[in-house]
Amino acid sequence: MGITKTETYTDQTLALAHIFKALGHPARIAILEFLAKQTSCICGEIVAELPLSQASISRHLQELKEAGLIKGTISGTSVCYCINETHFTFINAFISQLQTPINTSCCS
Amino acid sequence: MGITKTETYTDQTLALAHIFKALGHPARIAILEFLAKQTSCICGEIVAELPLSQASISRHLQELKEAGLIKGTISGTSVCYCINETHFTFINAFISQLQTPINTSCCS
DNA sequence: TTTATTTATCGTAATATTGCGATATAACAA
DNA sequence: TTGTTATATCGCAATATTACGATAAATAAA
Repeated sequence: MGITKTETYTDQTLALAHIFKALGHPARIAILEFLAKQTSCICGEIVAELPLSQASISRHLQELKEAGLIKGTISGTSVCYCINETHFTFINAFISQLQTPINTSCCS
Repeated sequence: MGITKTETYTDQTLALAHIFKALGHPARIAILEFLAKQTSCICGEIVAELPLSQASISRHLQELKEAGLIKGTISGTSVCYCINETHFTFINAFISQLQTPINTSCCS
């Protein structure tokens, strides 16, 4: 007891949740998997690959972009989307923190 | 072109999205951060720490548990929740895959 | 037994997400 | 200019999530 109720979440907590939320949809995971394969980065190719309409893919791309997970470069009439690695060290640090239990007295 | 539209998402894609979705809420990140600190693993302490009702925390705990991110052990009238590291190697493998671009011809 | 404590579940209202057709925008081609 | 291609956005319907009070269930204490 005696634990003070946190007024609200910390900026780091909110930032992590925001990134993970963007990763929390199969279409968006599939887009990142496709981009990681480096076969193509063109928006239209992603639309051709995934079982969703062009409008829906565009929305998912905007969400990934807004979360900072991809970046888009206009190339003529096309747009090239590529993975933005900026946030991954942040995610890795969080996961490492969860993976290093100090105390193993419970849930043996 | 010529890329065949994937009938549906792969099991791995769905599994990753499921895990990330469970991580995509600040309350659930805060729960994991609290558990990582190892100060306590008791459900009631988590309720005292976070700015949500007991019912809401319980729902978030069930969601984390269902995604395999935590495990609960009944201890008298209390329940001890601890981080389950099982899935983290899976997540790390995915992130590593995204962090190793083969081709850097676009989005310079 | 009764009572208190702890956690889970139900029911419901408010909000957010998702998907898609239609349309807008922007760049290139003719 | 007009037409074509590629992508983004709007508007809406369907669905999912979130939060919370009330209540149930389960254990411990008296």
